[in-house]
Amino acid sequence: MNLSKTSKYAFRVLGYMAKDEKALYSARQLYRENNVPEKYLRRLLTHLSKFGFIKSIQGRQGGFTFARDISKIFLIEIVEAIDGTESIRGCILGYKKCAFNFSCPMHDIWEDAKVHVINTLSNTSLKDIQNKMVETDSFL
Amino acid sequence: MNLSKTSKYAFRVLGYMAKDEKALYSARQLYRENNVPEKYLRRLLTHLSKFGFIKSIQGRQGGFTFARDISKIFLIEIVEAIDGTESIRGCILGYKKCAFNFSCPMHDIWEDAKVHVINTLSNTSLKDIQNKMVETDSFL
DNA sequence: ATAAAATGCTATCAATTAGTAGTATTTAAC
DNA sequence: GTTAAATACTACTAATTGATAGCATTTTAT
Repeated sequence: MNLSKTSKYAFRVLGYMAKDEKALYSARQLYRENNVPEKYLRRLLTHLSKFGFIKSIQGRQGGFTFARDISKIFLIEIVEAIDGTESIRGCILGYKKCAFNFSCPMHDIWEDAKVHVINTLSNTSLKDIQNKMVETDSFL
Repeated sequence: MNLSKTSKYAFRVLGYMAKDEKALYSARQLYRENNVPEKYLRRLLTHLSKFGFIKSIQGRQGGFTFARDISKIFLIEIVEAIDGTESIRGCILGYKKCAFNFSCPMHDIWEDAKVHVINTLSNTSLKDIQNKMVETDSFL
């Protein structure tokens, strides 16, 4: 059960972009408004482009905009693209084969909570959080 | 939502020890049976002693045994001792003040899943997983 | 007493993840 | 065509986390 800082950054930025889903955002606006280090975000944005969540428009007046319908971009896709599938779905004890051939001692107890998390992330799209954005300064 | 590798190691070892809750285990037996690097586990064991989960008995014929009733050692205590309280309870976007003065855009959607995880970890003691242990080799 | 078998401590190394710097490339305005 | 404003790329640095090494200390068996 792991959510890297990078995934958190992605959530912040994509959530922010979802507010106006058709708009074109410059990297500058995105790192300023979401408290993500500039260069780190720039790299993350090109990754998110390669993953197909957003697309970049180069050159003067360029920026980033969604590449797909945001009602079809689910949070779990974002985490899995960045942190890998094991990060969320993996065994709580870190055993590779757990739930495949065998179950670890904590498997049953953990399964239920894990499924709940996976379902939440799988059923929530960027569209679902579209109108929940607040002033980001509030969170500093 | 974070569970470090170290916490996973702690779960493995404490879960293993719970099988025979009154027994005295040597570090040697513990790292062999639970696939945790020797030196790393030794350090972890002294941490777990300082946290009060287990106690160490020094000298020849020494080892580790539980310091408290295992029906009162809940999984969440273990994670929080090792990874800190924010690791599980923190904001999904990583904002410090979220849920204090303000809520982040994903707060509501995430809250439910998070509470589920926290409840599972808070309500599960080492006693609860006592008889679920299997051969550890199975997970390699 | 001494040796053996255990834990304790501290410093260091390695791997992973997060963050930065600098330059190249693309495109539109003029 | 030149400049300005944007993204793209690559190599490097820093911070965190995981792992190791080596020696010190404690206690029991002999």
